[in-house]
Amino acid sequence: MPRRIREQQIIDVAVRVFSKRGYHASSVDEIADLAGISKPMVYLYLESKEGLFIACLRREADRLVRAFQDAAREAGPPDQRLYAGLRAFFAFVAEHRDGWVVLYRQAAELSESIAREVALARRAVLAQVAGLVREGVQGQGAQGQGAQGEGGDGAGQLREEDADFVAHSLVGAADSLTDWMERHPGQSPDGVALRLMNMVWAGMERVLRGESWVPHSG
Amino acid sequence: MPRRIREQQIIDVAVRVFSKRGYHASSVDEIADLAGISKPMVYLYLESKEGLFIACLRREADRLVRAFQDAAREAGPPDQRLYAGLRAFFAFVAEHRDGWVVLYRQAAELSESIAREVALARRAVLAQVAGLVREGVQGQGAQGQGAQGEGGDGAGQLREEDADFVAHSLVGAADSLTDWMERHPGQSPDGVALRLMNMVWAGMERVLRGESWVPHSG
Amino acid sequence: MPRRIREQQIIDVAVRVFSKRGYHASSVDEIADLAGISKPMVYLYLESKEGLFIACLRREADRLVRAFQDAAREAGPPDQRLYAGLRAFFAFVAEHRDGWVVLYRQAAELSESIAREVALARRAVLAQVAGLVREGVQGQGAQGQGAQGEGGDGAGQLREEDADFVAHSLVGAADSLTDWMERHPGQSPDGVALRLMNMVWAGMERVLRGESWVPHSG
Amino acid sequence: MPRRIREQQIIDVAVRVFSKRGYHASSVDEIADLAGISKPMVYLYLESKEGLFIACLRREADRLVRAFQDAAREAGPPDQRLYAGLRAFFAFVAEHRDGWVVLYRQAAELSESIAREVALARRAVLAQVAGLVREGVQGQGAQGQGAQGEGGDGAGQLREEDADFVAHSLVGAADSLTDWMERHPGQSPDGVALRLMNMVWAGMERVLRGESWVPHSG
DNA sequence: TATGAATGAGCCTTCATTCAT
DNA sequence: AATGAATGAAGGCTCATTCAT
Repeated sequence: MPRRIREQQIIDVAVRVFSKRGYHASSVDEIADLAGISKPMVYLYLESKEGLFIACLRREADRLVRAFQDAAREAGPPDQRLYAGLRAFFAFVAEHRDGWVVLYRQAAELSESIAREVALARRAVLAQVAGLVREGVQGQGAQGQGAQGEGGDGAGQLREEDADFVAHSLVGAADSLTDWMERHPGQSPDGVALRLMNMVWAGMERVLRGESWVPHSG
Repeated sequence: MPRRIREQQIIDVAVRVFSKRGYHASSVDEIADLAGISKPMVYLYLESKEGLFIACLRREADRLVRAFQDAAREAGPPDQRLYAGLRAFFAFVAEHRDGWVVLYRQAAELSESIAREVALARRAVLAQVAGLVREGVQGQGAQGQGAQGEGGDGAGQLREEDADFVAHSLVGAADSLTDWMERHPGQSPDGVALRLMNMVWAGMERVLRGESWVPHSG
Repeated sequence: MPRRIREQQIIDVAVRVFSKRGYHASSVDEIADLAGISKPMVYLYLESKEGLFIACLRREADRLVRAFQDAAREAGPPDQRLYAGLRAFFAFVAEHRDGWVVLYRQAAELSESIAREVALARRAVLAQVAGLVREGVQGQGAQGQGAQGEGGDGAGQLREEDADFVAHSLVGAADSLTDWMERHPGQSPDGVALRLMNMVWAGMERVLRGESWVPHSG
Repeated sequence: MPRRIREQQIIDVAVRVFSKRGYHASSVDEIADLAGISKPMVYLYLESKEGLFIACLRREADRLVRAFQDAAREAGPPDQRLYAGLRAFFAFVAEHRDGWVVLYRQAAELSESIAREVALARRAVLAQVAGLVREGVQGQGAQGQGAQGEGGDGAGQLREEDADFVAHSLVGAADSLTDWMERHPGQSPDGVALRLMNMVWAGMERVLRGESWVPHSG
């Protein structure tokens, strides 16, 4: 059997196992067994357990980023594109739950060297979201203040920071909504995306228009 | 040294270690060493590694819930109270980063029996947030439908579901913003809470007024 | 080295160690060392310390039962066959002292699950002896009552009980005579068997003839 | 509470626990708990786990020997006295099962130093039985050959050896019949003694009369 | 007389990894 | 391309034993 195919088979299994058990609780033995090959093959192709995990990480991040990019290629106004991105995101998570878990629910238990890779993969995903957000914000009335409280100085650097803030919020919310979806099986990924869009977008519009909410005098 | 004090010392250390390494990668040996005692003491007081982790879990969840409740006791209109809750939340995470990580970044690697405890602890936290949200929504113009797309039928059951949706979003976003905060050390917890409030609250207001965002040509 | 051979090597050593130290005082470490392999091999082949012990148990019980059956295949009158069986028994114990100890000197210290296996193995041995005894008794004048004192009612059920009684006595005596043999190295297994036969058989003959011994003024 | 009483209380509990779990599987913790005292007390009074076990051993051997001696004090012909001894023995085992187990079912798992003590205690018991047997044999027609096969030389030394042989057989049989009794709860200790007497005594009589059983010409 | 607190040592078990074939 | 055999290292847990009070 040719190398590339075997490699993908192994990664397929590994993503499933890592997602189900977590990195440390997963054993190379089990992965090899489920892949129907012997352990030395795993080491021949993927070098080590860490190498195997990183391969999983990269493949799943790539898939997610590509899904995003495909969705973002759609023409249309910025809000529609952000919505399309969110829809793609939730669809991906719904269909590739294991991949998502590998990417976003393994924070605490990883060695420094892997943690770096995770950070990289996540940044790739976050960059996509932030890109859409920035685009949307620029597409709208661009006279908004962006940030409040401390930290508000240069406008350019501000925009960057804001987009990152929103991207973090959205991805974090999306991750958490993953659990919500599991408890509400009737909800489609599109429905969840729509709900989230409603909750967030309008607020952003208002903020950009300068009508920000302030404490103590709502 | 009296038992209760030792117990707290052990839990203090354990939260730190579990947070840094994750459950499986943490060793009781290391925890005992850092606590300055021998391993058997850990087992004498906390029963097992699982027992130790659960003790950490419970204490940190209790602390967070209490912080929330204290903040929510503040008088004021609902939006101010939600803001106060978020502020308390970010303050807690900023001060007890380890506790938060123990509570919310250990999904995949835990045994069934611990996973149950984690779910319980998280639900306690989510319930606090959902409570504030529900209150806020009721305080506002209460004639809105709340949910869009599929799933919108009975209003009472709907409100429940919506509050849960928002609570999940907020907690997920907050968790993720934790990372954002680490990369922007200048930002105070209050500033983050304010930003999040702005992003979300206005949107909710509009939705409740019935002006929901719809895709393309809804 | 092929698996089956290693397995037998391990069991060989384990029987020796378990016999010398007893189950709990034996360490898998020592067994692995003496077998000239590493500990993980023991676990790979025998699953656990319990599994290892049970394997020892089964092999030694099989050997003993087979020795018995081979001896009993000899033609001849029942008393000669019982004698042959006893001879085989003492020969086995003399040659496989360790095996016998593993089978019959581990009562108190075993976990419930192992105790079950021990009971099974012992019952297999006892059944052999009881079979020979029953046969011998039937071969003789079969009109005797068998049992005295309370408990003597149905003849069929009685015979069963009696054979069991004698089998227990013989196996117990034989076990104990094992120690006697160690203190009298000049004695051959055949000699011990002959002595035991003399002590017991004649008595059984008389009892079956109805001339039972009675206390004081029976 | 005075020392002697406490000591006996501890030994009471220890005999029970050692009998149930075996030496190694018993923990000083459990014994102290069941005795209602703290662990250091056990060490203060009994020195060590080994010391505790040896104390158990000695007390139970003493009790058994005393029971035997009391029974043997009865007047009467030698066979009656042997019967009385056996009765006493089975009565003891039936009433002090734990003590018996501690004495006779702990062979394999003990350290050399304890094994010596066990051998001593057992020899005391065996000596009692052998004494009764020797006495009985001398009381009867004293012209018998005693031993067959190899090993038959000087008569005095022979008698000694024979009595020891019979004593071993009887104690071994008795130990094993302990199990038989557990499976036949209707049987009284006296009944078991009677059965055993019948099986053995008549044979001994015949042997002493010179009518020994020989192989191949029954 | 009595104990709460504490530990060094050891055992069962598992796992990532490699070598010879 | 593929694997059966093998292991060093480490982790969870328990236990007999002691000290300070």
